[in-house]
Amino acid sequence: MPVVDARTEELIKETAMRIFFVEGRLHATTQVIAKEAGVNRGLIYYYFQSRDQLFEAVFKEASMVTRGRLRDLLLSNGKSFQEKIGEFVELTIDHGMKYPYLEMFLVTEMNRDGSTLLIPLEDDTRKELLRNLGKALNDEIAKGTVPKMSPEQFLINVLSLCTYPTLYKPILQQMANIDTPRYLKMMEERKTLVMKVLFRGY
Amino acid sequence: MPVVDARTEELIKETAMRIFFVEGRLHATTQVIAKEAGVNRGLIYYYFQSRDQLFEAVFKEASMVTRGRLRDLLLSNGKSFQEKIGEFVELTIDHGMKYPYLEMFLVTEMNRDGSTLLIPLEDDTRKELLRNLGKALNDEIAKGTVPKMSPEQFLINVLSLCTYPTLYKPILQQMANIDTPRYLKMMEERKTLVMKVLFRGY
Amino acid sequence: MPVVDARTEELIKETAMRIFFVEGRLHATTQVIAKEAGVNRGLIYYYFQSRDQLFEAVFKEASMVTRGRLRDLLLSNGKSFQEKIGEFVELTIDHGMKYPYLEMFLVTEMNRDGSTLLIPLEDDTRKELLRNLGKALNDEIAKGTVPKMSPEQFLINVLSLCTYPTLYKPILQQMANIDTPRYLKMMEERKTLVMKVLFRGY
Amino acid sequence: MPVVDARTEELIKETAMRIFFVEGRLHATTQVIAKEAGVNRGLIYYYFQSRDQLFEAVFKEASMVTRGRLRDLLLSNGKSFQEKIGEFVELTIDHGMKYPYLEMFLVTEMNRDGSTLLIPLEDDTRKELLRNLGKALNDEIAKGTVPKMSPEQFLINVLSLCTYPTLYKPILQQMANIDTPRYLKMMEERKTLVMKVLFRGY
DNA sequence: AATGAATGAGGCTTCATTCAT
DNA sequence: TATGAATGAAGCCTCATTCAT
Repeated sequence: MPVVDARTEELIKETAMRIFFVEGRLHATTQVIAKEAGVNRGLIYYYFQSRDQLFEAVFKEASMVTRGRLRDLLLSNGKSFQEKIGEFVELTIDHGMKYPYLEMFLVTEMNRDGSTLLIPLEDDTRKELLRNLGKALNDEIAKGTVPKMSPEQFLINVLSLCTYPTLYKPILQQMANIDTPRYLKMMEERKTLVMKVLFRGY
Repeated sequence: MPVVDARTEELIKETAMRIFFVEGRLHATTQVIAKEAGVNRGLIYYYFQSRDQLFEAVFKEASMVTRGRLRDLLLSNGKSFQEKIGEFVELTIDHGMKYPYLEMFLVTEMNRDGSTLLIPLEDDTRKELLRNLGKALNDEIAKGTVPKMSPEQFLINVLSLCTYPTLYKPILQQMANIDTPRYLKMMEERKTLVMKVLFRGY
Repeated sequence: MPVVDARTEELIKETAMRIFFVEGRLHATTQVIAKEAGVNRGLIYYYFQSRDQLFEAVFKEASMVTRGRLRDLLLSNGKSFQEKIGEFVELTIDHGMKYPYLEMFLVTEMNRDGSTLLIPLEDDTRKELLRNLGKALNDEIAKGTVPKMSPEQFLINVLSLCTYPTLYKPILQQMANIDTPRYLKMMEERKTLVMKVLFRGY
Repeated sequence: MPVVDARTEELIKETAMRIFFVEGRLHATTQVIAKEAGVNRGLIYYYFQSRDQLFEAVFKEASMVTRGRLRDLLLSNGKSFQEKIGEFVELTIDHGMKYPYLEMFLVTEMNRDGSTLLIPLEDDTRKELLRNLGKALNDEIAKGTVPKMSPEQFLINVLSLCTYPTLYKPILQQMANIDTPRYLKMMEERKTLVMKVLFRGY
């Protein structure tokens, strides 16, 4: 008997979100997704047309926050550079803890030919971001708080220090024999720590 | 033409290595691997029993260097801490450029239930490593070259600063509009840069 | 906009008629039929119980004219044999132009085991028709206007000369590079031409 | 246990040929085809990549004879027009009896958008054929053996008189209560009869 | 060693149909 | 009447794997 429920679409999306990006089962079958959502498999196609489109919908929803973040933050006014980066670090670590596998999918997907999921930044936006970043960065370099480096290298440092730990959570846990509560505590500590590594005298 | 040659096994392994860990096609079928190696598909099973075992063989071979590195380096004598880390950074960046997708697989694999590929370090070894690291790190902290942090956090910093860029090569290239030669140059620069970020006054 | 209208049933039937027998999309899904009719898919089942029964209803409606034609014409009085056949030819060609794919479905359907759509003529009717036809035909043969042949063969000739062109319209258009207006003109010409082929001296 | 047999591909093709074009089950599933051929379903994909390609292979093989026939015959020398048409009629009726459903598929297929199965005649070939036909036909018209008509109409007459009966075999059998042996006899008779209908005084 | 053929499990998707509202 | 949601039975296809030669 059909369970008529207007929230089914949302339920499927949330279940898929968890399976894909929280638990990292990127290759979960529609069968499995339907079962864990407690719905008929056909409904996935009813609402999303194909597995790929479900994946895309979920991915886009999970990415949206991240997409706007860099831009909003870096272009915002009234905050110092270090404040901006501090917020960015915090947001990125939190987001990474929420969806640990989103980054991994991003990496895999970027290497697929003809990927349509990742719409690149427009050239103008990208250039403006790097220009702004470069200016602020040079000030820091002049002050001696950051060693001399290009904006690109700085960006890599920020992202790697924030993203890597979520990606490698299981490995870290095993290597350092850390349980989940302690892992979460470490991640909280990292928010400040990363800033200290990035900016001398922070 | 049949490849009547004792090196067929090696040929398969090398081809798989390239496909899996250099080109990142972690889900390449046996069909494809056999074709690109120019051998019959059955031979994969003749030599490796299953796709999984081929994967494992290739993975182990590619990992072996890395596996021993941490241990060898950190336990070695006659080098200062910064020298040791410096070498480690160099090795890690080079290895990551050679097999960009090895790390990605590691991440994916670590999250599979019942993974048998990654044999954890023995408890004693792990503890000794962290103890040694901790001691040297505390000296640096005392000297003011490194902000106060646990050995685990320091390790995460080292690995993330070295590994992330190989994982995100395509994204970086697109975001910063970098071509391959420039990317390679940036990676070379990173070897020193990472040290400067890790150690103030490097 | 919902179509709140007692003519919904008729609308579905007309749309299906067009889709099935005018455009030849004999395998159109209920989805498509509903969409093109602008109604909800469930209504098809409300009015027709199943896709098959919709098809049957439409088929029967389209066939009805044809069904009675042979009988009415051949049993009618006050017309000569050639006049009767002439009218039959005209009706058949016109009907074929109206529903080009009705004939094709007939062919397909006849070969399905357990087809219930095509109710065979009663034996008595069939025999009487053939007897009447045979008598008139023999008169023509005696007059030398028709070569010696059985009534069955004559019937096949009539039907094939009238029906085939509608069935093969696209092929004819491509083979002979004929556009639709010219095709229609040719079909008009055929009405006389077929008679000339059937009856020498017509 | 695998039944290694070099003729499996041929077996599949022959079975499909029978199912599709002799028995008219144009929508038979790969399941059914495999079962009737006594092979594993996967083999269909091993040899033919997809159901469509199997269909195409079978269709092309069955069509090849027909494709060349019109051309070869009509362009051949040393035969009178009536002889040529006589042979063509004979070949067409025989071919139609062999693959009764080939014609039906052709009809269906011609109406599919983007059909790639039916490669149209080249324009030059088509024009030459019609020109040759027109010339010979005009001679016959002048002699009074054929009523005045265009080459296209003549072609339609030939094809319809030969093809229709195979298409309508089941209907004819039911309508006229004819069993198979008698049907075959009628088809044999038709070879001459069609010529008599086409050419007065044949 | 090497190969082409064969197998079977499972994945994605479509679609007629049913149901609650 | 009308609708959107839900169901389940197929159908197509891929792929790791096995086997006879």
